[in-house]
Amino acid sequence: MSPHATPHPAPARLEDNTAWPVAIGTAARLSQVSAKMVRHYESLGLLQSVARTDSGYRQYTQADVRTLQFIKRGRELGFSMAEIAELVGLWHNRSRASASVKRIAQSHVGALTQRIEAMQAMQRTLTHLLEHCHGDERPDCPILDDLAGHCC
Amino acid sequence: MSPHATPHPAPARLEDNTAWPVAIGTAARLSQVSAKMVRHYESLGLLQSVARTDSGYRQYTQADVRTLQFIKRGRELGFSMAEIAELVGLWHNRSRASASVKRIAQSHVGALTQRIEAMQAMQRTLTHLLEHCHGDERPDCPILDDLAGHCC
DNA sequence: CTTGACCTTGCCATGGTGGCAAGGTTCAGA
DNA sequence: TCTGAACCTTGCCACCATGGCAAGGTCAAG
Repeated sequence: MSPHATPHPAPARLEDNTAWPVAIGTAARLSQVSAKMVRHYESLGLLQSVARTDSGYRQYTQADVRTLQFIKRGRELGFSMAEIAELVGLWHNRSRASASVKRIAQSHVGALTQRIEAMQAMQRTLTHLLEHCHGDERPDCPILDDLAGHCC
Repeated sequence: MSPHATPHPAPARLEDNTAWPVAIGTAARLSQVSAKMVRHYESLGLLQSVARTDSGYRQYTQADVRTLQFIKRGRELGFSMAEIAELVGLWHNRSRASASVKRIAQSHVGALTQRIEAMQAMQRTLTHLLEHCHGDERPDCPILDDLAGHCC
């Protein structure tokens, strides 16, 4: 749009010369989580007691940003928000048992396996149908035939 | 719950002695699509011009039920509603080109492949971490370490 | 006529994310 | 000191496919 290249000094590498605490935009950049989601995670109770300035701006500590990075990594590994909430709780609990973490992760791996297998089954069926579809301008098509007549 | 075994005569095998047209509950049973979803698909335009009785009850023809079965099969193969809308259109279009159908299916297979690969990557990482987590009452845990420290 | 199974519409919820709007704050530069 | 840009706030709507609930109308069998 306008000819200003970088409105902000840089993507702000972590805990460099950052002046803590920071506002939500900086926390978002540091954690690679959108400001919207940062607020959302707070509303879910994943960040306790976010401080505010007199004018109501949220203030994030280095610990808050690390929690956001933890959440982001959890999302990247496919954990649900409920699972991440549990994991954050365990992470902050010094007397946790690693067995609790392992149980959550194992259950997630099981769920992933099920979803992967379901999608692979779809893929096998579709691939098979695709092999038999000539894919030209003629109207006859085994894919439509399957969709139309599979069960009756 | 209550001691009545089958409130309805039976799962009503298809186009047996069915008296057409049928009400939504029967159409739902015949197509294995919930009545709620039958109405929803109509609102999306997938069933054109569903007839009504004087009292406002929807009336489904055999063709409608076949369309519902088509939709259900499409969902089972993982197509989105938008894709199914396209496929239904092609199905009802006698001058279609099978190439159009093939293109949709190929694109869907590609999307499935991507999602499967993403989930397999998660699974690989988690499986690797799980192998190194002793999973007992001690608090140290490589899974939490990964979540906490992966990026900094 | 009553009862129960059925139908209608409409609203709310899920989960995780994005977008927009209307308004307040902060800071730098003119 | 004023102004404008960039930032922050809250709140609402949207997605997608589905389920649930509520309040009310309809129909058929007893």
